[in-house]
Amino acid sequence: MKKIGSFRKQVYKLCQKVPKGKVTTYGEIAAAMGVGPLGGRAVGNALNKNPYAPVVPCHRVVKSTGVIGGFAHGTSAKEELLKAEGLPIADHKIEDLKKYLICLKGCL
DNA sequence: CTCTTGACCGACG
DNA sequence: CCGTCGGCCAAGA
Repeated sequence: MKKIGSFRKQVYKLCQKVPKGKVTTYGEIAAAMGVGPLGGRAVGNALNKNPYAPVVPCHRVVKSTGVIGGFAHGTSAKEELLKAEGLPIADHKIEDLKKYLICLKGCL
């Protein structure tokens, strides 16, 4: 018995759990919910429609490859935001992504 | 209920 | 290393 619809809510919640200076991947979020690491699409979809835009720091979420991926405001803006957080960005991707990745599992 | 879309992931060549 | 293909999941029309 699993109620869907709360899926998006979980994503927003997890995004807010991400501290400043750290990042997470769509796959991690999906896995943390138990959706599976391949369900990253649903996560991206949830953030894209992001009704909690200013409430949820979705800019701290990147692809598992370290690439920025996409952003409703523009990938460039996301880059700048992450840079401002103190993350090493290079050519639209994050360096040492693994180093800045946090464990969302257990936070939920 | 069925079809299409999307800020993804992993494997293969 | 880069390009392409298939697979997974949820939301909207």
